[in-house]
Amino acid sequence: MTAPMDSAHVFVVDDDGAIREALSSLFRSMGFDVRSFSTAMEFMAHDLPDLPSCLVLDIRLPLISGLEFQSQLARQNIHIPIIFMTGHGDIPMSVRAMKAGAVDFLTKPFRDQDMLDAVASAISFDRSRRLDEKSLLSLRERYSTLSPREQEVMAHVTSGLLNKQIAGKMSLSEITIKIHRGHAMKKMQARSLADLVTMARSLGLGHNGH
Amino acid sequence: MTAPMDSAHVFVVDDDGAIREALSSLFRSMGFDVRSFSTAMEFMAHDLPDLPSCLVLDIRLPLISGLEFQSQLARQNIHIPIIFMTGHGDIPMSVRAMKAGAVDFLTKPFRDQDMLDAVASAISFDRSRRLDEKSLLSLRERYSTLSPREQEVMAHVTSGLLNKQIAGKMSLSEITIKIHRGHAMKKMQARSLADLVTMARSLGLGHNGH
DNA sequence: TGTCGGCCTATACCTTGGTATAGGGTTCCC
DNA sequence: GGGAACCCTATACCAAGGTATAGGCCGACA
Repeated sequence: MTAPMDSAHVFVVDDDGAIREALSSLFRSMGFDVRSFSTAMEFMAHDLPDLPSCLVLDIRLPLISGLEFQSQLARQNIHIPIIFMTGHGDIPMSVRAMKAGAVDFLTKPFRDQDMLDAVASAISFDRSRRLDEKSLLSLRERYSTLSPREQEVMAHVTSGLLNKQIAGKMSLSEITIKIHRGHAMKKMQARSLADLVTMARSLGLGHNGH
Repeated sequence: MTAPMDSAHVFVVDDDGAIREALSSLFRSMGFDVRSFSTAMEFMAHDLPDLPSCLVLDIRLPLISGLEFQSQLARQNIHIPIIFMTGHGDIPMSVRAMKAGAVDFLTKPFRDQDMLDAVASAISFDRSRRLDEKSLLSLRERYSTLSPREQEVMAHVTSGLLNKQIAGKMSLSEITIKIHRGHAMKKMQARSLADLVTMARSLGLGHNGH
């Protein structure tokens, strides 16, 4: 529909130079920044930008299969969304790829528009994943500045205990809890208890179930 | 690995009687409750039990394709997990099915173990989806008993505003807010503000972003 | 008509939360 | 030894939350 509003990268890995050329010019014409490689190794040697991006990958690669490469990236916690292409793939291959989180799996020859749709969807997915990850990271950053006691108090506070109950549980005086609690609020930059509770949930603290 | 601990249903839809027979006995031998049908219509005429279940579906069915049936179920908000089987499928078919949320897509002939693995995973997925849905439903149930004012106050409270700020926003007195707030807590069965905040987030109320 | 529920307000009283100020202690490190 | 960070406590004071009691207004419904 609309052109990408900010810079986004598309990485192409295919051992066929003609395909690399064709895809590069297709993507560039849509305003994407493109880098292409003939092997997975070359791609890995390249630094990934801190921008929405995706990987367009031939399933049959030199030395390593696309599927193996996909799980290798997963093991290294590299979350770039992947679009597979294949000339001679089969159904189990495509199913395995999709189960492992691939965005799409296109058979050659494919229509340019199908590829562009897949890339647009992958980029948009990556954009929101990056936003989520960034905010979670900053949350963890702040949380890590809490002293052990402050973390402990924060967990109890956000699970709904009163200061005096926390004091009982930790065998401390209530005033001490108030101090830790205040510090936790400041360090987490929470402007209300509701805020702190939401942060705790995002961090995976506390309980579940109503 | 382990047998299903509580009763779970597997629905088989295939126009080939021999396959229905074979799958039925396979699933029954694993302790599942099985119902089989030769058409999608027959399956739809059957009441779905309030139990973990899944649907094993041939992609080629009389009158309607498995893929169409899948999207028909989605449109009707029927969320039973689907495992597709096919004798003559192709990759685009499998990709479309997986994108639409299918659990697996097996090509005939398949190994019994592959089918059993898929069913086990589908049942386990459905079990946890049902738990989530049940608790969300009970939450919505309670929320719907709140008067409009109470809902409004709950939204403001769980977004972190003070009673006096809410009073200002709603042009009411602070004591009125306290009353509504207390009612909201009681009706939602929240035992703490932290609880109420968590409920509000599950209900999709309030803001986002730290 | 009466009654019920939702809605709004007020007074009064108590609990809880939050912070400033001022101590005390420890350990670790320069 | 001095400083820094963490930890614990206390007094005092004020702000905010919570509830009981009591009352008035309105619209729906039997």
